[in-house]
This record gives sequence, structure tokens and C-alpha cells, in this order.
Amino acid sequence: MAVSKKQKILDTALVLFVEQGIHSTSTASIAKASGVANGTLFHHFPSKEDLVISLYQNLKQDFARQVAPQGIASEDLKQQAKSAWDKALDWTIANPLRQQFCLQAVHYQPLTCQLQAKVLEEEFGYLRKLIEYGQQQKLIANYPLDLMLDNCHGQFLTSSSFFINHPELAENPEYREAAFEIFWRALKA
Amino acid sequence: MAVSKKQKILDTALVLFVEQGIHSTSTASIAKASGVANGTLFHHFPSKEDLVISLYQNLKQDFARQVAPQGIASEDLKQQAKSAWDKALDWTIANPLRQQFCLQAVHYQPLTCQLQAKVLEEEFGYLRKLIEYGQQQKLIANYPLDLMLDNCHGQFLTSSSFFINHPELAENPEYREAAFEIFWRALKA
DNA sequence: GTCTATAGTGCGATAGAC
DNA sequence: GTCTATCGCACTATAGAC
Repeated sequence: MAVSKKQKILDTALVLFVEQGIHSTSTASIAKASGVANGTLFHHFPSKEDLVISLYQNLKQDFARQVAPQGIASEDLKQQAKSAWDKALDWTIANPLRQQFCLQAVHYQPLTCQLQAKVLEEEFGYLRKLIEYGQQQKLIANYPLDLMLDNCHGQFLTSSSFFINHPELAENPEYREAAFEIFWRALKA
Repeated sequence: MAVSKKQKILDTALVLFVEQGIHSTSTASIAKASGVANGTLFHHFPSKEDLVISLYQNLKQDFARQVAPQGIASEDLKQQAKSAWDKALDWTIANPLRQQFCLQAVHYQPLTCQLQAKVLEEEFGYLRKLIEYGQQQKLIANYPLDLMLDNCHGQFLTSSSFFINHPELAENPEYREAAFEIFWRALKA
């Protein structure tokens, strides 16, 4: 089989969750659209919650793997930030469904805050180090770290949503440059 | 009666929706917690969807009413932005449940994009004028307007969530100032 | 692992008396 | 406007054959 039925279920669930919302999508409809039986779904995922959480973790791991940078070099902090920003933005633009699912999943109650915090640290732990280093070097403004981290995350999600909602602008250099410049101006010393 | 049963239902629904999520909260539990009969709820709100949408519109109207500024004066654009920013932030900090509900409601499918866009324009139409004016006066950076508007909205939601999650910092001048300064640095020329 | 069939539950919404 | 009572449905999850 080209892809396993388990993977087929995950792929289909992603599409349906984004189209209809997580709660409005029944396990029965996922099974049907996946071309598998109802029982098969529950063989692979003990419950609907498990399915949602598996999907979430898969996506976030994939994001972290593709985007993870190699550590901080001493020169040209802005260029390093730009490189990470672009890689992350490219991932979300190439995977709009995944990004939109994550935005929804954040409000899915069984996905505990604890798990979300863990995932966030994997995704943005690099950013924390970059800002701390930049503040030491007086290259980044000296505002409270937790506030800046939240702000970075928020600005990234906003830009990401913007380009997903306006795909025709995603390759427009004016917009791409502007999005990063706005972001960077908020941070720099 | 001090407050109408209709209002009591709205108040109770707000609490339960934020605690448990919109989908996980049954109309029956709202009615019970409100001290009204099941049928009464459906007398005032023809469906659960209507209840959610009414709640959303009520809150947004209240926000717009409380925060709406008086138009743009020619001097001291930054001070005007700060004043609007503070009023808006004060509202969300004073109404954390309302803010948290709105963040969830955005992902509630029956709440159409069309309605959301209309509400957003009522809330942030002022901001559009302020940025356009600021760009003419070379006080605000000349990036694409739609991108800047989304960014402003995003940064505001991020800050608002931050202070709701850290109430002890909401009156801390260092954090309050920093949040606005980060925001403003992203915009200014 | 995959299927069919169905159990069991809780929900949104309605009918009709007061 | 408010209540009680209840209908009908869609859903998650299970049982058991293959």
C-alpha cells in the first residue's frame, strides 16, 4: 500500500478539520472520506481526542524539524533572524492546512496547556536564545523577555495568516520584506 | 427582575463557553446554570448558533463603544495611538472573559468571515485612518497598509492575551510601557 | 488490521400547558 | 415569557467476525 490507512486517516482528518472545524467533524465522516471503516479509525486512535492530538504533535514536530536552525553565530544577528523567519514562513505557506489546523487546535480543550507549552518551547526555544544573546550585545531592545517572546510568536502567526489568506502576495518581495522588517523593527535596539 | 432572563443566559453562557469551550457546552447546561428552563433559552435564541453570535456581537459593540476615539488630531500621533491602545487594553484586561470568548469565537464556523470583517472594521476603522494619515505625514513607516493593519491587530491581541495570562503584570508600568513601545516601534517611520 | 453492525448516550430543538 | 416533557438524531465507541 502506498500510504498506510493510519496515515490516510491523518491526512483526511487534517482536511476535514480545517474545512469544517474540529468539533463539527465526526469520526464517521473522517472514516468514510478516508475510505476506511469506522472501526479501523478507532483501532489506530483510541478516541477522537487521540486523533486530534496525534495530528497536532505530528505537525509541530515536522515544523520544528524543517525549521530548526543550527545555533547562533556571533555576526549579523539580523540576517540570522531573517533566515529563521523565512524558513518558518515558507513552511506555513507551503502547508496552509497544517498552519490553519494548529490555529484551531490551540482552542481544542483536551489539548492541555502543558502540552502546548512543551511544543512551543521546542519550536521557539531558539528564539529565546537569540533574543537573550541580542540583548547582551545591545543589538536587541531591552524589554522583558517573556513579553518579547510572546510578541514574536504573535507577529509570526499574524504574518503567516496574512500570507495564507493572500497567497498571491506570498512571493511578492515588497510584502515579504515588509513583514520581516516590521517584525525586526519591533525588536532591534 | 434585576436582570432579564435573556441577559442572565448571555452572562452564564459567556462563563461556560470560556471555561469549557463553545462546542463542549450544551444548551441544557447553560439553561440549568442560568436558572431558566431549557425551552426559555430557545425562546430567546432560536438556536445555539444564534446565542453564540448574539454574544459575540454584544461584546464587540460594547468594546467599540467604550474604546472608540474621537477622530484624529494633527499633533502628536504617537500620543493618540497610545491613548487608543491603553483604552483598548484596559477594556480587555477588565473583561478577560469577553476577550477570551472572542478569541474562541473567531474559530466558530457559523460566525462567517463576512460578519467578522464587518465587526473588525467597526473596531479598527479608526486605526486605518490613523495609519494612512501617519504615512502621509511621514510619521509612520511606508509599508503596505493591509499588512500593517493585520500586524497591529495581531500585536494588540498578543499583548492583550499576555496581560490576561499575567494579571499581576497588567499594572506594572515597565510591562505596560514596553508593550506599547514594541508596538509603536514596529510602525513608526 | 480491517470490516459490519450496533449499542448507548447526550444533544438541539419542539410542542403545548400555564 | 416561562415552564415540563420529550422527540429524533447524530455521534463516539465497542463487539465480534474475518
